[in-house]
Amino acid sequence: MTSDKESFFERVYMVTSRIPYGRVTTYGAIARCLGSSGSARMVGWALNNCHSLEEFIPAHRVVNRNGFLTGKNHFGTPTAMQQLLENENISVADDRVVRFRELFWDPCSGR
DNA sequence: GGTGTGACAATGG
DNA sequence: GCCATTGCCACAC
Repeated sequence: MTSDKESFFERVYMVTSRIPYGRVTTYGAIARCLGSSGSARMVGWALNNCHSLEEFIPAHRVVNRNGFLTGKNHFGTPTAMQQLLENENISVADDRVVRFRELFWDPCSGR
């Protein structure tokens, strides 16, 4: 359909930026929503390029399927990601999102 | 055009 | 039940 020129990266940025406040999602969920359930790694890689984007991407709302802040290291400071999450009423303990299961937001359902 | 990578996920032992 | 390994797919060099 329209706008199929966008690369997977663009879609990842789009979905990630659509994550509602106070919610989190997983790389696999986004990848699966994009149709590439096996490319969960691509989602993280796309966010890696998010540093080159002019627009801010709430990548701190994206964690691995365990709810761990795996990519906190890529935020510049290992505490930036946790601080951002706590700033959104999301409790983070031991680099893990508390009640991650409840805060989980499906990019496909949240459309 | 081929190789390597990469912020994961799933399966096996 | 936990640790280790493979698979995966799209992008960058």
